[in-house]
Amino acid sequence: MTRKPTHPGTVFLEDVMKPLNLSVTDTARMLGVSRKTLSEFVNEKSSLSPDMALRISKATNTSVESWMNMQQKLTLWIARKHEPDNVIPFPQSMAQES
Amino acid sequence: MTRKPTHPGTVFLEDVMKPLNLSVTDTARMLGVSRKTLSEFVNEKSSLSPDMALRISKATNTSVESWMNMQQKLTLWIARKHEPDNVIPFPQSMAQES
DNA sequence: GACAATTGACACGCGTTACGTTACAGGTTA
DNA sequence: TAACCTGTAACGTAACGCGTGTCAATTGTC
Repeated sequence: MTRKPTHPGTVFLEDVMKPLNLSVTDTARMLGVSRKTLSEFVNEKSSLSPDMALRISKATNTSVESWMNMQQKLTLWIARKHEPDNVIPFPQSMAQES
Repeated sequence: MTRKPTHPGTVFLEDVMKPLNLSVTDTARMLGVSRKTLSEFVNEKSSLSPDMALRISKATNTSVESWMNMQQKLTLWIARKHEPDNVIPFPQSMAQES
């Protein structure tokens, strides 16, 4: 993967809040979080916490996993920037777990 | 989901370290982390960090995602225990995003 | 039985992060 | 002008991952 995955906060802002004409203030109230917390989230200043994912899921009736996956992809993309280079491969490989 | 998902550290211990007869000490060295960090991980005292996932992925030649997903399922399972109850549903639903 | 390696756990410290409250300045709109 | 929305800085709190150092208990091997 070469392109940076979209931040879940941006998706939430563009695909949920804007279409529904919801303000940050009102949305924060409905989600049960502070205005600051939501503002930082939709402005990509913080990542999607499991708690926030649960709230968004409840409010929008969408799957928590879909939101969590967005964050995971982004988290992984960022983590790969500092890939550990001091890892010694194990003698043999192993089976893949789900 | 009702049953608690298996901790990725346990999977790593059972399915990777034990079959290869690797000690915590040696494995920690090969992964490039401290013995404490690995010990806590395989004993379910800490969760799988993105960095650790990358290391395990490199060492075992498995996908990072598979390890991250294990943690995500567990994280979500735990988070659901304290489900937010003060969430007000939005007026309408929305489309599902990948 | 004795010695060396391994292990789980704990204390301490460090850096990061999500979150709440409060407050302020700038923008928009009625 | 007044009312509202917005981003953000400041401050404090609670977690969490990680490293180093240390210690007692366990395991394994001669």
